[in-house]
Amino acid sequence: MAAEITLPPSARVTANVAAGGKPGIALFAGCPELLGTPFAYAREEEIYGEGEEAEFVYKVVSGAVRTHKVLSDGRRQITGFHLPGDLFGFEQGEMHRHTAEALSDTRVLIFRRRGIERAATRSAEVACQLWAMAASGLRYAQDHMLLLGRRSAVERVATFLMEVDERLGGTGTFALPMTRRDIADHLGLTIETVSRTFSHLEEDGALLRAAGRQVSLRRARLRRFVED
Amino acid sequence: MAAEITLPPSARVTANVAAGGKPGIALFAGCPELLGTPFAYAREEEIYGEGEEAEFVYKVVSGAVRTHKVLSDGRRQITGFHLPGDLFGFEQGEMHRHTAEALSDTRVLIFRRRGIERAATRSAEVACQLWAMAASGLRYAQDHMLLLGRRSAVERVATFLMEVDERLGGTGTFALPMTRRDIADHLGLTIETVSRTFSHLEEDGALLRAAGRQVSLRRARLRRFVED
DNA sequence: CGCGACATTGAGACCACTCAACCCCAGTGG
DNA sequence: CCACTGGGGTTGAGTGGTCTCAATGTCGCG
Repeated sequence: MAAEITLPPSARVTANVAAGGKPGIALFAGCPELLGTPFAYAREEEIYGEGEEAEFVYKVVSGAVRTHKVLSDGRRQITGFHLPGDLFGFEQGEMHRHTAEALSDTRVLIFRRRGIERAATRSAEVACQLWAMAASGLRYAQDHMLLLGRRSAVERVATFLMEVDERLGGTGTFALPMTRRDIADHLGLTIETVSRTFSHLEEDGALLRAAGRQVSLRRARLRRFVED
Repeated sequence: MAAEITLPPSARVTANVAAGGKPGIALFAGCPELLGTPFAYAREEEIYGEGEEAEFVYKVVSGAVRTHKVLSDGRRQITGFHLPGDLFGFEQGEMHRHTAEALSDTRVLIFRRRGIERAATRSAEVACQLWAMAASGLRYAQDHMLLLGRRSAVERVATFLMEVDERLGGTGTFALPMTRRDIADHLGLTIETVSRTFSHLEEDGALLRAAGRQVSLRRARLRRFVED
């Protein structure tokens, strides 16, 4: 579709979903009435912006997404990274409260928020699923508040690495899907501090760095930097 | 009841609620099956602790409550202050993920979590209310992440004062219900920095301090410290 | 009056930030 | 083939905002 290239992303989505392009994947297991439309975004492409109408909800199929808030002078806080299987973009209220962008080429499933909300008012089971999702987001945000408010740079980076490892399969070896700037803006640090902290952790034998954001964690050593 | 003085708080609650002491106030308007039992806590009394079984949910009637997380070395992050009308202590899962304490003598209504959850599985309306509550908590937590990760000390304190003012009625004049330590542990600062920042804001004519944590905000001036 | 909890203020230290240089690599064009 | 460019990452030197430590002030209460 040539139109997809010239239209802004949200218009492309609207057109595509309205055309009924290949829907068929359910939002929740055992909930066949909520079907998603496959869609794709390029690296660094905006998926939706803060303040826009929250028409759709997204589920990551492959790739990765970040959601963030910005202050008027450009300071940025990344509120979350979304990996395959994760849902994002769900708001209560008509507007998105943050911006979402693809970290790399990313495939998603798109759902109409209206449809989900309508289903929730009719089905207690759907509503409970939504509640569970919001609650788990809340848990994450509160843990992150402790990290941002009270942990040192090493603790933040070490905690972050262990979290990403776990979400990526827990093998201890993986490629970070985001840049240093993204990490810094998630952890409330600067790129330079993140970079220095990586070096420090490597000197201490807590990790190994290889080409292209590849890292291998020595988890036993890393854990020593994470008070809890 | 003499027993209330010697038993630990949670045991007192269990005994009292089991005895059916004066239930009768509903959790949500138009939801008569979820009734709450009135209960009271003294200043600085623990309401529940991190890791305890989440048996009850609480609604503040008067007074104020803080919920927090702690690291093993004592660093503390207050995740929220709960004022009259606010609900707190609601978890998904069997355990409380933070500790709750009364800031001052506080009256609450207590609800059984099981009862609410059972109602949610049966009523989409109840489940949607729970979803809405979790979503609003999430919104707050994400705004606070931006504050903790990216704002300066003055911005944090100014933002906090405007928020408390609003929640306390928006008159611009009120008594802070919490100590400097509580404020510091909510804003990711130290008591000294909070105190100095109050002084700085007063010098700049953004507020007036009076006896006993009383403050009057000059909101127009305060706002200048809050980038957004 | 004296005590303890809370709050303020000062002096100096330190962690993370700012500014700047440099490296590496991939892409592009001559 | 090489030169050039730009984005991402690392490293160094110096600054500064917040923290630490310590002294002092204030207020409520026994």
